Amino acid sequence: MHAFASANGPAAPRRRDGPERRAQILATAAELFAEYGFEQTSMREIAKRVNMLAGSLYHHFETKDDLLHALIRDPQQQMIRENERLAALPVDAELRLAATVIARFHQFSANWHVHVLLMQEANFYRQHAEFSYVQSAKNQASLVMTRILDEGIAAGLFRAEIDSYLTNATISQMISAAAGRLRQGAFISAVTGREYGLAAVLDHTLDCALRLVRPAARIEAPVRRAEAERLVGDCLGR
Amino acid sequence: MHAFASANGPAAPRRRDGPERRAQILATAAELFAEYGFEQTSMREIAKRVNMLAGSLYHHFETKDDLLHALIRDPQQQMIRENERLAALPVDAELRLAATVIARFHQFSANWHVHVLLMQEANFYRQHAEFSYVQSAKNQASLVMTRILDEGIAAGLFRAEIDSYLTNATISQMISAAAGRLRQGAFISAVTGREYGLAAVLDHTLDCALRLVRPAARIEAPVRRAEAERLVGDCLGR
DNA sequence: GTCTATACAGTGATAGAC
DNA sequence: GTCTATCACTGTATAGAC
Repeated sequence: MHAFASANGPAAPRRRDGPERRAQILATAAELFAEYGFEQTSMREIAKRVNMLAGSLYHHFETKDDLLHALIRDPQQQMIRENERLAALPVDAELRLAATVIARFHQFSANWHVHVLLMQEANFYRQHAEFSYVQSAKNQASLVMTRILDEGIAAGLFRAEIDSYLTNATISQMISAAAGRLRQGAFISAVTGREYGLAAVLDHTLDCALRLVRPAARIEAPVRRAEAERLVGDCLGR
Repeated sequence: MHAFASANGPAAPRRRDGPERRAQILATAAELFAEYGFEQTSMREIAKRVNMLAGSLYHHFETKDDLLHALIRDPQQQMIRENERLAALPVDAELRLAATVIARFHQFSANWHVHVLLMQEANFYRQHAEFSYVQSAKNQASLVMTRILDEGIAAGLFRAEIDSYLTNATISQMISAAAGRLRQGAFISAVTGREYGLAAVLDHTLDCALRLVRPAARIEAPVRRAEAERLVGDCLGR
């Protein structure tokens, strides 16, 4: 009944050690935070899901806020860097805009919970100075996209009348909202019951974004999605 | 020093009575809920702002949830009814779509805090069965707008290729987001510092909405905002 | 690295005096 | 209609045994 491990070599660990435990806690926390909100999720609940007691979490993270920082800080920074790399590509503004939209969806589907957390806890970040970097990063992302829009206008690719700031706000919102609706990787109409996958939603979002910026003459031009996809893949190395 | 009120007639009330007190509590609660979130706002905090103690609130409202119900239930119902009235007007679908967008902004600016509450506490409503009517009402609103879109497509006013459900989701989100950014009745760009008033944001949103649905041939047609405004004014009696 | 036990502040809600 | 006082509970976080 009781099989013993061989005497040499490390014994099977009764309590999981090191970084993998930390990662497990982070993943669980991300899930709960995204589902119930940061402040509505208790340390006790997180602990229960990873089979430990609340007090033990404090061996891995100093405070609850720390846990949140650890979840969002790096992914958001990486997102900004990727956006900047795409914005600097030597292709026309429309292709860079398309690549940005696509990249955002990739980032989202690769790290679903964290990105939900970034958008839906905006109130919390605004009220806690230690999280002000979240808003700074969002402003930075706005700046990058605003510049793409302005360059597109200057090049005659986008309508001259658009207000790049309002348009950026609208498009960014559109992306976040569309991605946010993809809760379990799909999005089910509450009215018709029909289901929309990531590809369909991305397609629709991309189409909408271009429709907002294109001049009448180019409104029905092809979307060049495949080219933009390839650009994203090459530039971000995937 | 001590002036007495005349013996007849009601004495000056030392503690404010009746419905006005209730209204004051509701207004204060709406403000705090919108600013800090429903669950992050304590009954003690609400009480402090209206100069009473937490226990006394329970003379006016049975529970904290009750307070929230009292805030959102009627305004949301009214919003739906207004949307339905507008959708039934005997004018073309595009004008009805424009009127819907405009009405939504009116509703929002007339009752700022409540509408913020309706959009930003979606997680909470989803998790508490007693608030399921919030989602039902949103679905109802979706249905109304989806029908406008479908009728516009059938009439050849809108593009035949649009998916009315996804497009409705996008436009609704656009309206909510735009209105939500108008926190203090205006919206200040974090990048350029430039300020946008309600009129400018409404203008932009309306333009975007029409741009998403119009076929290429009518993409630059005039927006008929004045006509839509008048329609809203007449239909909703303002 | 995890557990036990606990400190301490804050929560929604109630009972009864005034 | 409001206040005082309090209950039962949950929250984050800590100290020290194992």
